[in-house]
Amino acid sequence: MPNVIPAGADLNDPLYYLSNARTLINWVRERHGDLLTQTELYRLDCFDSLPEQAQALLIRMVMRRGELFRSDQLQYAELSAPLPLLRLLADAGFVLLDPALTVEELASLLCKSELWQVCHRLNPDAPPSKQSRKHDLVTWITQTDHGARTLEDWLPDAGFDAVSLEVSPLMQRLQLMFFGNLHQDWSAFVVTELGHQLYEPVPLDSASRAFHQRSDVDLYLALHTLQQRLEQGEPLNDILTELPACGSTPWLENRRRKLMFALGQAFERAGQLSQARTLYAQNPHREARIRQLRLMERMDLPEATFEAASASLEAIQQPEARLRIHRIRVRSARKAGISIEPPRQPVISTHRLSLPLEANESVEQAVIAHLATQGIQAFHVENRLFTGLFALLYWPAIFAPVPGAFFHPFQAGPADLYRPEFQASRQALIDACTAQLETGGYRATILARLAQKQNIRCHLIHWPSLTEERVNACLTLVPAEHLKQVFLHMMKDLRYHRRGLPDLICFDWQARRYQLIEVKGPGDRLQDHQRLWLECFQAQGIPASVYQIQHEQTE
DNA sequence: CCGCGGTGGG
DNA sequence: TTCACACAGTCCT
DNA sequence: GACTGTGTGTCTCCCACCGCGGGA
Ligand SMILES: [Mn+2]
Ligand SMILES: [Mn+2]
Repeated sequence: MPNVIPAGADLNDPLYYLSNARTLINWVRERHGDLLTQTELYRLDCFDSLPEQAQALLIRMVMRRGELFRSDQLQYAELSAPLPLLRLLADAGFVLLDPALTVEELASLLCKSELWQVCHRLNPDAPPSKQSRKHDLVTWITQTDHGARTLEDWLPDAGFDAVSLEVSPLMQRLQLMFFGNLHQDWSAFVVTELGHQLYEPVPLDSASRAFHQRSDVDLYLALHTLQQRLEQGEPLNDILTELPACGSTPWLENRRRKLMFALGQAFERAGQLSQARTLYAQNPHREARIRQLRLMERMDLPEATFEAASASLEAIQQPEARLRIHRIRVRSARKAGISIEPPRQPVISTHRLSLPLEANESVEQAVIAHLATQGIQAFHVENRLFTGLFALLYWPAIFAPVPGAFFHPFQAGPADLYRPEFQASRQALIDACTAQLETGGYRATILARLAQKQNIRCHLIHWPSLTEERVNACLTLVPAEHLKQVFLHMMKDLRYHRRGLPDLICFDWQARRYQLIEVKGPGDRLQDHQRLWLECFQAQGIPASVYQIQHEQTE
């Protein structure tokens, strides 16, 4: 399997960013060429045939925030004057010179004093105060004259030109096809080249790619725009009518369901409960099932809610969701006068403790200080220690070149890390790592990887929390059998079981024992996933308990 | 005048 | 800028 | 007791710079 990881451009090259952009574009053309239209391929060819300096300026704009720029802020030491380059780009249709601007767009381009000049031109006799806030100037202009005009119209003597980028959709599509997401961007190249981010090298063959059908890319992009429109507060019914149909792969369909769920919640907040219910009803996503039951509980007869909750319990395996549905079932049964078997709820071992709580110090720190007086070493680690140890032990499985899991050089984990098939796709590797907990090899493995893999990005590792001291302490005082039980439980559902681990891990070096403590201050209570972990610990004989802290009565 | 949040850049 | 956690306010029994 | 919404840190690099807005 040829390793075709592209080298980031040499940063001594003044056009290093253009070189990186070409790497990305060519990568997508080679692997995803069949997912691009003839028009898109033609535009990329046009880009190639532009003079190098014009290409570079375009990439500078693509990498910057927004789609509107002023020519005086496009001056780069490594490039010639922007205007002639911009004209080349405009001739090729990549940018638009002097575009029509809304008032908001105008304001994003101008600084406050320039914006005041615009006001002054509109009404020289009664301009607003120069002390007005920028946003007030915007509203002032809107009230006086709202209409999109070009910068030439708004402020002819501005002293610079406005330019808009006309290739964002294509560039966003390329970015998505390369990274498989839209939160990583071009800066990944330079940040990696600088050594600020490290990534595990995973062999990629030329068939590795994030998408396999153009319609999948389209769906991802459509969902993303709808998501943004939802966040911006657009009318919910507009978004509802544009919801795309079912996705072709489970992970895309899951993204669609998450958006449907978010839209349903927005309807709920807006008081449009029937719209919300319709959305939830079509949505098999766990969260949606629960919200639907909650709405039924509020709106329907308790008998109906009881039946629906009972049916959901048959279908849903995820323990946290089951816990919430179970409570709904119990409540509606009581309301409907249905008698059901009382739930078995294990009692969680709880200790009450009075401590002097300082205002500027967390309650967890107070407990750590208290334990220190008893010669016990405690760390506030929450999820970060066990998930980190898990990742160190199972590293070869996590970063195994499973087909489809890795498709670009900047991944902090496989694409399917939180998907149900993760375990099955790597079973042999996982078993080999687990076996080390039985043969005893795990200690050396984990310590070696802690050193070897230091600072390599991994979704399950928070490096600052994973100090050698803590790892050593864990490997010394936590029995292998306990680690195994914890890891097997995490493996069942990495997405949900990486949350809810107790606040503190405590090491008693005299007694050579350890324990886990979930700290609860006054007015804080166990969350469902925290309770589930504590139940798991108790069932496995792992020492874990809740410390309920009260303010110490002074005198 | 200065703190800040946002942005650009390697 | 998401995500996990804590915390505060509300309703209900 | 349970549900809900909100606040907080944040550890997706890290430094320099700029404009805004407010109060030293
Ligand atoms: Mn905590
Ligand atoms: Mn806690």
